[in-house]
Amino acid sequence: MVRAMKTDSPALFELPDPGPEPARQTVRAVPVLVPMPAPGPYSYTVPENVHVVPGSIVVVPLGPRKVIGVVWDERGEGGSVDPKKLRPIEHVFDCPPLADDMRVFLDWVAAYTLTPPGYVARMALRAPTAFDPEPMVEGLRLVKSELERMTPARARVIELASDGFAWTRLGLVHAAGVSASVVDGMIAQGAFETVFLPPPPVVAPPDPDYVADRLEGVQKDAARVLIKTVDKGKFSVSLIDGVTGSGKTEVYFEAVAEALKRGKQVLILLPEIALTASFLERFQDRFGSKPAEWHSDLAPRTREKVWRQVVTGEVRVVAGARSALFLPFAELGLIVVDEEHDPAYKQEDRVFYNARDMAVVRARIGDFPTVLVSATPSVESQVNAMQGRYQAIHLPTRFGDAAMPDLRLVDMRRHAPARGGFLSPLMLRGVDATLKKGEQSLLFLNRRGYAPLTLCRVCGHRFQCPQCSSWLVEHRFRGVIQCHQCGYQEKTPEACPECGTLDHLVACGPGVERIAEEVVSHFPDARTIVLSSDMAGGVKRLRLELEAIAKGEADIVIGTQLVAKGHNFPLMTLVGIVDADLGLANGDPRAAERTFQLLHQVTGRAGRTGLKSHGLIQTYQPGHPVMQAIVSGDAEAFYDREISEREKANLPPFGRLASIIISADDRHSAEVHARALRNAAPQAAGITVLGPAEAPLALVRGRYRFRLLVHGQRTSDMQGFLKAMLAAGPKERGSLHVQVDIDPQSFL
DNA sequence: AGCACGCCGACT
DNA sequence: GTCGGCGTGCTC
Repeated sequence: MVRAMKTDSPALFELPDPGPEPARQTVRAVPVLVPMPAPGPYSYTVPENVHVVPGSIVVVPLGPRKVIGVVWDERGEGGSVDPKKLRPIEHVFDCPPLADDMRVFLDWVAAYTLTPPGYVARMALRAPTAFDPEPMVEGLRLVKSELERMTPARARVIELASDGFAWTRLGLVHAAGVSASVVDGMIAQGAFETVFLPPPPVVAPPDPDYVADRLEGVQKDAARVLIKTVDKGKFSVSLIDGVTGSGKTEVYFEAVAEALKRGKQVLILLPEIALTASFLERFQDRFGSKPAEWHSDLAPRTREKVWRQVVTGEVRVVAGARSALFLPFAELGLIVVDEEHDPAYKQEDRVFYNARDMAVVRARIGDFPTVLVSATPSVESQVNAMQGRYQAIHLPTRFGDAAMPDLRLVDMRRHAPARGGFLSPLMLRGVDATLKKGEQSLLFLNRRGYAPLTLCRVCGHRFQCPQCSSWLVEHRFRGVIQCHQCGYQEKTPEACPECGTLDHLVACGPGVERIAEEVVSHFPDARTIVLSSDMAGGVKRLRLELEAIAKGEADIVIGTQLVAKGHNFPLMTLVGIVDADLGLANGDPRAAERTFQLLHQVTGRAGRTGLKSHGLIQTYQPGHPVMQAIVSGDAEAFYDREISEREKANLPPFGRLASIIISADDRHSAEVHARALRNAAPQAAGITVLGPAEAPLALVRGRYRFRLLVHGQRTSDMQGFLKAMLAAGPKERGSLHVQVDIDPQSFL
């Protein structure tokens, strides 16, 4: 045996002499992740002449059916499966394998969220027939311009097609403005040869230099910092924190341009609702073409094309909702998370994750930069910026002539509304003045329907959901009472189901519909509209209404949460918050933060043009830090205070917050689990269960849910604890879900 | 997650 | 006498 005398790698000394290559008798078996809740991949044999590598997308038999799986990485111990059980891989798709980074990422997410890896992998494969190449498109190339019967229509076609390029049949028909039969006739006479063209791209490639250098001042400085960061091409997280209207989007577009110039693909994550036509247009204004879109209601064909072209690298920029994070990019080099504080980034079924956090993880694994963007960053991100883990980029002022609205608190104890009403005289006066100026008012109340609770004045019966424990919300426009947790609904009864008394049902508290009623009674001649997600006519109607409002076709808009996002109403000069306290008392450790973010966003809807604008905020707690921060505009003070409070109470991001979600058909079974887990928790050191007062057992879409607040220094400890606790809990398959909801940057 | 197997109630 | 409910268990 010859020993190496000199080597860079000490490990070489330890390698035994391999000897002559042994004849490969054993059939090769590889691990394959399959879409089921197994703790790891299954093994399959690889038939002769079949080539697979880790990441290959395959079809394998699983029990009686065929499923799509991904060849995974060879594991250390090697599963001890009976070799007789092994079945062969059935088919390998003609598709680039999932990149190493992607596999590491999927494994990481599975471990972090305590989800079976097969489920996580399935999220990356959500494009059923995209795994084989798109079929070639049939094209026509002109080979003979002399035809026996020449007509003006034929001449036009020939003129176009004699450019030497191949045309699609329909393309030629449209461009020449002739009927299809003209082209068909020419085909029959042998004017064209058929050629096969690569399928057209879903979007034209973006041009990073399409428009350059429109930025000025602070924006330009911020863009310069970002460009430098992207140019380094290394992992980093930047947090752009800029008020509404400060040009954040234009600034991060420069980072996108830089990544494109470096030959990288870019992912822009947006909360689903912010993926609007206006965003796509802004992108097009900067890059000359639209980004590819990715969200839940893409047409299946488009979805497949986008998936395929992302994996082949043909699509360079994707703007997508949270699920876009699991697209298998070929060469991803930048992720932007816009509205990074938005709770819509949390997925709370099947795989529980926060796309903002997972974006940071994906960037870490792929070693490329991430940019988080928000006017009101999450406390987690703010802390990371303060501690220097994130690069902070601050855009303090509005761009151009847009001024911040003049905000004022309305102390409801002193300016009480009329009996039976919810709008203070000050608010009504504000609306009146705005009406007289011919400008628009927005009244915001984050509660759908007419009234959140209905009761019988005679016997005190309260309408409760028969499926869960929450109150039924009256929707007077639709004539139903509905559960906002599970969707249960019935016709609004006229008589009390308990005592049978007619006409003695009384609505308690306001919803947007009730506010509309009050507004109409005060301003019968104003054009009033209610906007809420349950609006008749769906998303299409909603979009039309939003456009109409922007054009000034309404005087008073009464809306829920959805008016807070994205849309610009140039004539909106009064924003009234009907109940600023709503949501402060619900026991969510993030209640104050959420309220601050929401109020900031809603009041930011006003005054985006040069018009002088106002905000009136109705509250019973004018001294509350959130109210103070909103009126003073001093966000920094709010964050400072919130951060120190959180630190004291060991709340996120200082404590480690986890939700355990328990689902069972019957309430009793769920309660048994809940109790068992709650009792088990305090036995381990450093674990606190938030009591019912702070985080009550709640029913969310038929699932019992409660939260554990886990105090610990290292996430891995917490992970281990949760795993052990789940294993020790009462066995009931598939009924427990764990959402680990912590700041991943703290342990990268 | 699917899907089959298996064991008890109301039907052509 | 069968069709069909969903409880239990397995899938390399």
